[in-house]
Amino acid sequence: MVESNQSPFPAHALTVDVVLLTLCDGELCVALMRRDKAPYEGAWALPGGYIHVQEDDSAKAAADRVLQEKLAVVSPYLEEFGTSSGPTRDPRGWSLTVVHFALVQHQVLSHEVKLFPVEHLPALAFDHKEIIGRVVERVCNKASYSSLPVFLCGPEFTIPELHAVYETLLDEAIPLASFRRKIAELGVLEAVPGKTKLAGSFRPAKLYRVARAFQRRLSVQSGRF
Amino acid sequence: MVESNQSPFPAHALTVDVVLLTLCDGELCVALMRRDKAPYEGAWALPGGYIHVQEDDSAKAAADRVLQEKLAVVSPYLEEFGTSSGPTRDPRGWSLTVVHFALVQHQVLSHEVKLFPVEHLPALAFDHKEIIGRVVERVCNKASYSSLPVFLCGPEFTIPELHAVYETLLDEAIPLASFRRKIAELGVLEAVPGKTKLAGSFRPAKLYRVARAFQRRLSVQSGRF
DNA sequence: TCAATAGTGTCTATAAGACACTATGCC
DNA sequence: GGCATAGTGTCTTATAGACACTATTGA
Repeated sequence: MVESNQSPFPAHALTVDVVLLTLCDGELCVALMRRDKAPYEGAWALPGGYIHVQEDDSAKAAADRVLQEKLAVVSPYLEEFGTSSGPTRDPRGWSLTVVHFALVQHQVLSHEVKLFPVEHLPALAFDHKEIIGRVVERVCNKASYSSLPVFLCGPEFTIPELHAVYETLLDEAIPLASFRRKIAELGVLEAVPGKTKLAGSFRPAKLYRVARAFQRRLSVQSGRF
Repeated sequence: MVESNQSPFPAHALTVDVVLLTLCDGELCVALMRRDKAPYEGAWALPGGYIHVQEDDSAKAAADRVLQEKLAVVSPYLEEFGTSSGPTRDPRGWSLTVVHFALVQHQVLSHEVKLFPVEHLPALAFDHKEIIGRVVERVCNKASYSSLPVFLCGPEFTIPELHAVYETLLDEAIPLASFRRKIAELGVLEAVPGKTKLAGSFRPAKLYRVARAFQRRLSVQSGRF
């Protein structure tokens, strides 16, 4: 941050975008909205907007505000992904967007929002298709060494449910017995005493939740368990 | 990126900062420069500067320009770390900086630059101390599952040298025999035919380099091997 | 009792750590 | 040949996959 001889407030746009991911019917989906203004009026786009320097205490706070205002979602997990910037990604001129991603349980969203499987995206505004691709790659990758996927489940979930989430993200079969062992030895999850979930005419599965000691670490840290 | 009713060019600063890391005498060090202007005139700070929308094709390009102009370094590895933003980190008002990190072999730098061990930093301008702490944590963490540390060595290096780099970053003893096995089975490194490095009056070590097939993947991808 | 999935225990295969052993340079 | 470090081979231990077995529910 050593200054140059540059004007301190050059002509550029500074925005945030949010890639909200959730699982519907075993598919990873992203929340998109139709743009109501030019450029790309009517096209599908990531929810986002300008950073409001009067009210946003950080880029992440701006992303949180966008989540609440546009998607009516309070996400248990919101992480900065990185930026996308340059002179051509927005036809109006040089722009930089700070991309965030949120992981939520499948839920009813604002009626202006639609979920699309990440494998079948419509035409998108700006460079949003590329951004989504990069975010999905990162999230799937993180699944292989972190407990991030628990945020795609609700606050309580069964081991077979969580197992299915991991298999979807990693796109490979994971031995269920090994998965249970791993979960048990990591100690991040704890059984909810006495609670089970019945899914058919067969033995119900125990419900689990993130152990108290790990709750803060998981949502604050971006690290591994 | 759906617009709000906000002015498109509000009063904020948009900068890049570069955390250049290298190893000197077995210690991880960061390159710092003295600020020549207010605020924090005379204080140590990360090399950085405003993004020049006329010439910088992206935030990363701006970081690369800063590396070349201020540090006279062409780094083999430059990665975006993330952003730091808010109304208070710069006394002049709301600012956002896109932080990058570069990993280089120990080398002679511009005489305005000084290397400080990351464990013994001087007082720093802005929130640079916190930024360095977060970057160092990420880089050390990445060492545990990626080949990133090879960039702290030169283009050719011995296995014992690389081993020492990993031990420094991870701050723990790594069995050398296991380390060799791992290197061998990953296949990322190849011996430079016939070349060895003599370090004393004892058997010289073979020199290795990143195998051609991995060179692009390592410098482009931020992933694991 | 059967169907269907939840959950456990055990055997096997693979990979990592421990460590002894050999190799090779200079003196 | 001795010293110091480079590099290899082998034994042991920890961990993951395979898979059989038991558990529990509704019908």
